[in-house]
Amino acid sequence: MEQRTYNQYCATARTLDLIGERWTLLLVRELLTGPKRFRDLLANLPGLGTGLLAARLKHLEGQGLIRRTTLPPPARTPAYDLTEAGRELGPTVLAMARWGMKWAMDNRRPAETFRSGWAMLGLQACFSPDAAAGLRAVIEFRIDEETFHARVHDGTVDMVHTPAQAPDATVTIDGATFLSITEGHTTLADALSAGTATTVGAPGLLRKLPRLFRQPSPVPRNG
Amino acid sequence: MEQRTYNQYCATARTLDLIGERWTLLLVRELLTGPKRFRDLLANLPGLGTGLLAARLKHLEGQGLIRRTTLPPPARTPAYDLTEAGRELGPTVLAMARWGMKWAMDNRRPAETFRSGWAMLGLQACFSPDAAAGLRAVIEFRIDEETFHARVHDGTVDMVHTPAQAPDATVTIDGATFLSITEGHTTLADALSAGTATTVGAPGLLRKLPRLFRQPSPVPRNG
DNA sequence: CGGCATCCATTTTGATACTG
DNA sequence: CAGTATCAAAATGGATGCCG
Repeated sequence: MEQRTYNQYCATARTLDLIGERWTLLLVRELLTGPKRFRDLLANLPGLGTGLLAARLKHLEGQGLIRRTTLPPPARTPAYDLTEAGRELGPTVLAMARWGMKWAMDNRRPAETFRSGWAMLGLQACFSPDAAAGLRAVIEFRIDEETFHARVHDGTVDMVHTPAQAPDATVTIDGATFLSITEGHTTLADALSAGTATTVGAPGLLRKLPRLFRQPSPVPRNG
Repeated sequence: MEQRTYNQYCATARTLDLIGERWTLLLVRELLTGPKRFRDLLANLPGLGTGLLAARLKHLEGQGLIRRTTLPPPARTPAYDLTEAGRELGPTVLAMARWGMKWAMDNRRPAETFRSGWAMLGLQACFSPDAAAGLRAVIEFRIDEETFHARVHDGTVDMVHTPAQAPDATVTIDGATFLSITEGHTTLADALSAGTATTVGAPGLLRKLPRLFRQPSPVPRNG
């Protein structure tokens, strides 16, 4: 059961030895927005079985990329969280997300699942540091039952899968509309007019949103 | 024979559907410094068989990430090159390289192979745009039989596996010394004193080198 | 709920032999 | 040299069943 390795003294190959197996980087993606429980991971990774998930978690824990924790009260239930090393895989995952948004996001296929969290990470991936220079704000997003918040500070952004304590603005959208926006079939502005989305908070901040998160126009491959 | 997919409407998952299979990203790594022939790819990817290499190349070509070309005269031999979409995977590979340099490059294991090209890509990964602001220069590196050159311009760098036409500086190192520098056992300065490395060209530019490519101090995982 | 263990069908891989 | 063809070993996935 010795683990497979590329046996290359190369930073990229060494990294792939650790996170290159199937499902591993998607597991990291799930944890980038905060600790998750076993069953939530399972629910967001359709096709992954309990056995393989347990194996991957154990491997990543052994390599020091994740850590078993207990959720704070009142939950008090076991969960998995990224270590500092694991969290620093964020730039790698976001680089992939940026590439994918540009080159791989053609029309959604019917069999494909969708989770709002994935799109929130996509939002983080198209964050524009320039447009956020000097800005400090917390923006909450509510999509159906899921609540996220983005912390913008010093030209960077964090995306967390929890409610904010004191958001400067809150965006509320129903799931179907959010998917439609993600697919590019409609826009936030249209959804606001139609009443399927609502915003609360500083108007100046809300007006900046489209510039803070500037979606790239997809380029078809095979050209 | 339909290809395996995560079936997620998510930019990261879609990207992994395309480049997440074993060897694929290392193949991209090889091509990032310029077109390569079948046998050279094979030689730099020990453990990969001809069949799998052919399959990967075909898949990537079908997905529009690489392209079959013919090397310019006098070579005139078939080779593989990245398309624009493929080349834009550079940031993803370099993000992994940066992570690996910090978190995964402990002592070289005896079984591990080493290629100077991998370390040259590592050099590119720790390029500092700030230190290169306003600088425009071409630096050639000669390690044993291999010649690379870095083109620095507008705070960016390109690394190419060919000689430069008119380098502003040239660094010549023998392979063993270069490996030793990569491992951190010695430094370029020491190698210059010892005579195992030599430099030619603008002294001002050569003095800037350590700042242009600033290696991160590795942090042990499992802490 | 949060896992681990087991069995089995299917894919993927790695290594080698072979061909134009 | 640039691949194809072939086959054995390993990884994956899906289903279950078990235990604390």
